[in-house]
Amino acid sequence: MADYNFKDIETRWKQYWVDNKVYRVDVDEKRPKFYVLDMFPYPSGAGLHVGHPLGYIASDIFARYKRLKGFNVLHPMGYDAYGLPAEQYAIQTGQHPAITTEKNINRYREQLDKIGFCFDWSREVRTCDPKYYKWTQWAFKKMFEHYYDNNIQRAQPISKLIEHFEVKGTQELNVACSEELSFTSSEWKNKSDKEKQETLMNYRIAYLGKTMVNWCPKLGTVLANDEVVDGLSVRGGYPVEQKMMQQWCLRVSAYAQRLLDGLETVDWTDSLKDTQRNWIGRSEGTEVEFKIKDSNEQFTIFTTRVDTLFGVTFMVLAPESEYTLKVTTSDQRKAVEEYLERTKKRTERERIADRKVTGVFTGAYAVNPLTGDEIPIWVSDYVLAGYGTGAIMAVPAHDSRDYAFAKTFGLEIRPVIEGADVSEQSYDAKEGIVCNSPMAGKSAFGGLVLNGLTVKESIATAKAFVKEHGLGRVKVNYRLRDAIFSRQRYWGEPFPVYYKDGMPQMLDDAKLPLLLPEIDQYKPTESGEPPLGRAQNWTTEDGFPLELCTMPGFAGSSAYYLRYMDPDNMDAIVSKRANEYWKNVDLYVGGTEHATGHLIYSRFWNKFLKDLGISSTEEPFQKLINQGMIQGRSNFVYRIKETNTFVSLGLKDKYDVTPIHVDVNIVSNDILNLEAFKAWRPEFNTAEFILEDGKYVCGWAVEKMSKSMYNVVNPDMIVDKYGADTLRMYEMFLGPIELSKPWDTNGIDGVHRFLQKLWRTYDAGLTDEAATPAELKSLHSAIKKISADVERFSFNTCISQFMILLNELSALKCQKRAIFEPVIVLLTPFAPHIAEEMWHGLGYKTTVLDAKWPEYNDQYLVDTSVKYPVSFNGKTRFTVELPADMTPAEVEKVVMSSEQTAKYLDGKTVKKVIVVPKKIVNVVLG
RNA sequence: GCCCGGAUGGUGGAAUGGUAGACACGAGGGACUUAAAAUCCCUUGGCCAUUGCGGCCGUGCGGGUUCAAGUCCCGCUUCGGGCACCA
Repeated sequence: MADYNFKDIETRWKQYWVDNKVYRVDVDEKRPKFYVLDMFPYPSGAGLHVGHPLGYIASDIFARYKRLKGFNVLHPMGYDAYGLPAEQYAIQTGQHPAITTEKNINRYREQLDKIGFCFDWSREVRTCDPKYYKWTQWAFKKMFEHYYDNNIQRAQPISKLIEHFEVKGTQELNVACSEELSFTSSEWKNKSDKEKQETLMNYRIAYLGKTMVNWCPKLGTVLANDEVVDGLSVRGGYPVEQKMMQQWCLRVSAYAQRLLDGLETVDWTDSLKDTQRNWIGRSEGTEVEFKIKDSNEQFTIFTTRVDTLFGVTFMVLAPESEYTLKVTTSDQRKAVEEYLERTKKRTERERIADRKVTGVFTGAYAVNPLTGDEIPIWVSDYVLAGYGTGAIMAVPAHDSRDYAFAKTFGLEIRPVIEGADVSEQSYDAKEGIVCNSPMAGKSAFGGLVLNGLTVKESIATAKAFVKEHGLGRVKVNYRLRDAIFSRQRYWGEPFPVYYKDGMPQMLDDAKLPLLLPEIDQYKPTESGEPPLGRAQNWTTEDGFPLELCTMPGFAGSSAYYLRYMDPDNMDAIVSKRANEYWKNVDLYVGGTEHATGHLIYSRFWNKFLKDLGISSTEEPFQKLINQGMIQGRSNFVYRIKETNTFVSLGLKDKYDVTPIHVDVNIVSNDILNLEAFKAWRPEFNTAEFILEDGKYVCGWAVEKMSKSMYNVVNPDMIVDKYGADTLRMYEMFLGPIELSKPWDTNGIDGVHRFLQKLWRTYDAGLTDEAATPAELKSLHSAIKKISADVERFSFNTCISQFMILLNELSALKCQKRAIFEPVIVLLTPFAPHIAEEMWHGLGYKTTVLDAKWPEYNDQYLVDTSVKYPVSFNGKTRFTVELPADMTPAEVEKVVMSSEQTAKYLDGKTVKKVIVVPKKIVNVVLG
């Protein structure tokens, strides 16, 4: 009899898996495919902590389960290897980021290998590998060479657009663009080459645009919206300001509707879909033209509340609006110009911090197209240039922002919904009955009357009216903005772009990949150019300068799931055969933090590749599971002030103490290891303790897992102490996969004991005796429960079920192979090493993954009797065991005549008796 | 401010509207042992009763629906996440 020697078992089978290429997969049309993917990690210098593998373990369990169910499972892993930390480190130390990245990757790999994942490492990708980023560059180039046709809702080659211009100019054009242009075919033909290039830039999916960007001076780079939080960079926490810059952009906005529609077809959580819907921000409304009084000018506003047209009491233009200076009267010019100057200086951050209502009257008046009323036009920075038309009609009675503005500047507030009290605040709800539309005694243009309608009806009526009378048009706006795609950094994909006469040109496909050049330092140049400005001969062979920016982090992660299908293909991002077989990811596991970044960009990227016929599915990630975060659980010791004496938790209130973080690795079940503590740091060498019951009890708190809190738990240490199988099962046992929870090693013993107990049972020798009905019932109810729970990703209850099963079997003193052999297969996804060991111990010569997932048989689960809980008015009082096939009437009869029932009747009248077969009996008393 | 998600013993958590607290940790008691570890057995939501039977309360709070509510509905409290001048 041997102990459960997990070290020996685990090393042996890990080697076997490698030697026999057990996790190697290939296209096999004869078998159904299943694609399980983890969000690949950025290999940071800190290595993995115990929280990182949570999602990987879950996906690994599912991948193995699917394989046992007969699927050909693709389960790859790789590295999101470009990124800021390596570059920051390079700036500080001069160490090439490729070297640190490689080092970190090796460390990650070592740690991942210890946990026993079934990754097919032959498919590994690294975003910084030229073999990989060739296809990132290639996709970008394709985006440059395409535009988006709104009529057919897909990308088209730019040559088609040129054809259209040649024949019709911009007539009948319905395509995604930066701004609406208007020219005839002859005007097009008369344009110079450069003018044509500039015009086309307005339509390309990857385009060079002058945009307001989040500029981070400290990082010397531009950041995407999701890389900025509270005006600070997510990486590093440096201030970010607004700056106008020429940048590469991706026309993600063209795909807004498809990104929205696609959410209906994927199996994601509602909250994640909501987050994406909010981010895309579809808003259906109306554009209305307003004429300017005493002028031929007019401008367009966007509103979702056309029903409130009668309540408009002023107009507001964004400071950046081209109309602002156009309409300003000479009297007001100075004030307006001063205001524009002031707002320009205010950074986004200041505007967030200081939300004062500001604005200036332009002196001009607009004419309400319905009432003919003259309404003052103001300028204010609460109107955004980048959304809608950069101009609004203000309805202070029914919009809180307009309300605040009207109150500040003493403008009229005119309610147009019955009963709305606007003395204290606006009434924003889209509910109620419309009034004052038009005002009593007045009439509106075209005889329009909205009075008496509900808001909903009124919106529809007004919309139709505006459209019919040519006052405007129905319009859908999206909050989603184009992605800024340039970074003024070194450690990223170079753009396959060179400049000729100042206009960008794409390199030939044959020149891809364009390799990242070596440079002497990783900082911007003295003249403020990006680091690539330092590269020698950074030009084409003909001497044209290459682009100095590199691509952002999300570039490489946007299509990696496609590349895993065919990672070594030098002729295509993925072959047709591989893509048509693997199609898309069936199960994607990762954190919620990517909800609006990666998960939007890669859906966009995939849709674009679908339009090109490269990707075969509209959505890349069919089902998505968000694993929760593992937080740290910190421990504290309490030092009595101005001493070196530490007092145990229960006694600390008697003293004046300072709590000090103590390394959780020298604490076990909140009991401090005193010797380890003394050795931990020199100043504690002479520490003295006030104990309770001979022990030092530490306090604890849930915090972020970080070095400074001394609460980082490394998976290697757990594997070393308990084995990978225990780590895997314990991480799952902690609770539902999607929940965030603190890492707490208290409890890991329970899981380890389970494996030990199982091992001892197996090791005592299994017999070939036939199983009893009781044993079969235990086994088959476990098969049923575990199969169902794996399917719904409820892994914690699977582990419980294993424990219940083993408890039952040991109570039955079961040592039978007929029972334990299927148990080993069930356990394989969770604890693959021990399962493999026992499987081979039973005489099998190939991996346990070649086994078949057991099916449960209902016939073993049939109960001959049922324990009925008997309740009175809903309160359970006792149970009674009755034959399962007893009819409800018979059950009622038995229960009502029972001695125990009599006790609870106590003279009361029985109103009703409810019998739910095989469930419960409830007696309703009067 | 708006939109999501949660709140169950000392702890992690379980529970298709049908015996709340499965499973595990921790704790207490016992067996084995010279002793310890390991292992095994019992108890373990609270309060009252404890001589036995038992009784009352209990899933953040207040209402409701129902024979029956942790679960469904309405209104709060609170914690977490997302968005935040998006017209």
